[in-house]
Amino acid sequence: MDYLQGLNQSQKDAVVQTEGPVMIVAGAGSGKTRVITYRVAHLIQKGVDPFNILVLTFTNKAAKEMRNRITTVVGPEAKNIWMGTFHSVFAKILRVEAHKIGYPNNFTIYDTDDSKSLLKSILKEMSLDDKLYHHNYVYGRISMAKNNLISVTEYQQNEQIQADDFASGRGFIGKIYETYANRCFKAGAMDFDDLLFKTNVLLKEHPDALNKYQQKFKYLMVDEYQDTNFSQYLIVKKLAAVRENLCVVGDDAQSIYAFRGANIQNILNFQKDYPDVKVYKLEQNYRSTQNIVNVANSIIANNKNQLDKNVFSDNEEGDKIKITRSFSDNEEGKVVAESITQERGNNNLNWVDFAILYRTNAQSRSMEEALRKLNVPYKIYGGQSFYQRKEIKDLIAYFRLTFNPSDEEAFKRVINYPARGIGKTTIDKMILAADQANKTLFDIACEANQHLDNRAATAVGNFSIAIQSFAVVAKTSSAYDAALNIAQQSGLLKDLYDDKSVEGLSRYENMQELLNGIKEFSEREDIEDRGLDVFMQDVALLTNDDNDKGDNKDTVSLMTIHASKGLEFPQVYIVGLEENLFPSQMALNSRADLEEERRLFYVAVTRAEKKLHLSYATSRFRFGTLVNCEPSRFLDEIEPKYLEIEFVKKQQNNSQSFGDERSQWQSKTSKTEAQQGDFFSKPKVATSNPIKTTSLLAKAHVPSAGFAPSDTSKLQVGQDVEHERFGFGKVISLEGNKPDIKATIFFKEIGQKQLLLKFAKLRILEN
DNA sequence: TCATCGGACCAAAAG
DNA sequence: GGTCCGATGA
Repeated sequence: MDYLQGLNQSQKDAVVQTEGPVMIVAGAGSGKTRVITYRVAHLIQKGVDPFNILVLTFTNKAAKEMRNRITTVVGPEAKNIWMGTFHSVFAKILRVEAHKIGYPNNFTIYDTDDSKSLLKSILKEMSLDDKLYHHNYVYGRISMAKNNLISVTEYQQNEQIQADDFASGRGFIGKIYETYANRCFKAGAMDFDDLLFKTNVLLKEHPDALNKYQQKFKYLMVDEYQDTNFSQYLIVKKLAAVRENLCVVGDDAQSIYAFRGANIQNILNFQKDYPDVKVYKLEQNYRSTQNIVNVANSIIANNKNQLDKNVFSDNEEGDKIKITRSFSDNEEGKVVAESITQERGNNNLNWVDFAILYRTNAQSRSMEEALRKLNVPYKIYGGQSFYQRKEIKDLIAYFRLTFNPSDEEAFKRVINYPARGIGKTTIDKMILAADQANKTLFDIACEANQHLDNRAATAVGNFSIAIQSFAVVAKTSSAYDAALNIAQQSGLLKDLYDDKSVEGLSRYENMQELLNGIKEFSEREDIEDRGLDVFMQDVALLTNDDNDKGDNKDTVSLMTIHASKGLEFPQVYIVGLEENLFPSQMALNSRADLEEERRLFYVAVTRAEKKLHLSYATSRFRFGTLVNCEPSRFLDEIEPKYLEIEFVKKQQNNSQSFGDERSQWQSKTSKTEAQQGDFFSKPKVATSNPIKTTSLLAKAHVPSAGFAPSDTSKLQVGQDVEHERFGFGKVISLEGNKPDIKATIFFKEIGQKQLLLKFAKLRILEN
């Protein structure tokens, strides 16, 4: 029991309280992972069979890390613990039980792309307006329904839902949901939400199955409980119903997945669900300096709906927080890269001690470019996974079709790739025929000459024969041989090989890498089933770090804040702290959304151990055009005493902002009325207006409040004007004839410019 | 049927 | 700056 030594009292209490419902409210950096690790270890040392322990996490990364840490405490027994993401654990269970709810056990898992592509075809078939019924919107609607366990029938019969859909002019969503669900079922496919939804169906309709898993999982632990949605909540509740040996760990302040259906009430209400729950609060932060913890607290204090807790740090006070301003996203990248280089040298750190966190994946590019220029090694986490690359998905689609010929999305993906003369018309015909005969596309392909004319029928027939032959070969070959056979016979490998472009080469290498991975898999001796079908069936659930060879390179980490949850770094740079980016533009409509953004900021801040750097730019490229940016309101919320230099959310005095190419500290000036506006007031139009200019200097001007272009037909030489972007200036000369009058204006900030009056938006200043 | 090109629309987060 | 979709010509 010596592992209990290093724990504080509440950590220790939480570890040894193994029976009954337990809630651990774990503040950021309070040793949560240690507690879970030791709690599992403790269970095992008490004699609980690892097979009877279920630990659910949200990310593959967290599961992997937890298992490693438990292994170091309890040894190889750890691999028998049921531990993984909700999705992977219940996919595993459904692989055993799916037949009970009418699915084949080798069902396909549709990833988001598959789901959206299916929705697109359905919308097209139903001839619905794809603007009004945008696939993303429809997908979100269906996903939300499933996460709240609303079946197709319930969806169609629920008056509130129907009223909402009709009110938004989208009365057909119930019908789309129905068609979508039928098509998935027919294809033997489950989407991500189905993995949880169908698990609920299984546990509800099959008491034998429920009983089996209740007996099996004698002890349950759920990490990041604040991120569970209703569907996950109910699975957990049911599985734990007999013994109630349920331990949930979470931090309401770090709930950042409401957008995915997470319901923060699940953790807030846990005490109501289990009145005899034992609650442990972990409030001491061991990770960060006092300054960082205090900043985090001052941020989260702006939120209303919270569990009461007091996170504190006994560590050193630490450096104050730096806020850096740059002129553009590229400049921001440069400043951050240079700062990292400098900090590393000054403090004798490694690259791996630094992380750059951002709100959106798109921000990684400017950071990457800057780091590359300075030869700083870096690694991007998240983003597009290896398994989401087109060439990889193509080959896997062939695998999918080989083992599950009903898989509609896989079929459509590869029926004419590589090109074999099967066009859109033919495919549309087949979809129609399949629909009428209630058959799968593959069925139709097998009887092609009944539905298609000669040329198309031959091509389609050959395709179906090829797929069937893949299945025959796969039955008697190793995973690798089967995969290689498919890659070669489908023509995929040759198609990529023939493409000699740089991208083509890399695609070919990726495919080789996948084949190598399959080779390794087929030679593993620790698993019994090493067929290709096993290899590919849960690939949709894998993310980048599953493909990681675990090389512990010394690199700077780049990732979204969401991906950073649970991680820590000595020095953290949070970049892009601008209105409409962070908080995101989409989060400005409701208090709930804004509070989630704030929690996200809280998560970001609490990743830092020693030093925290915040950064924003006054302009950045978005959608290929330059946009002016205002500093984030979150910066305003930090108590000034924790900052190196007080931050004042006031546009800089223009004349002093151009002197230095480098970023500089904000000078202290008083707020104007316009900037002190209502908390929820819309951002000024000018900040979100794309500016189509490449002039780096032109972007700093913020138009006066209420800027409106004047009628310039009577413009005179010598008049003072204001331009939306170029700022204030004086008309030097006018030339040309109406309507092509050209004005030469001398702008204070950027010098002389020629403008065509019919285009220029000028405000004439009254003298 | 296929390849190319240009325009529209777009990028919030992840299993 | 990137992707997807439809139009166009071969």
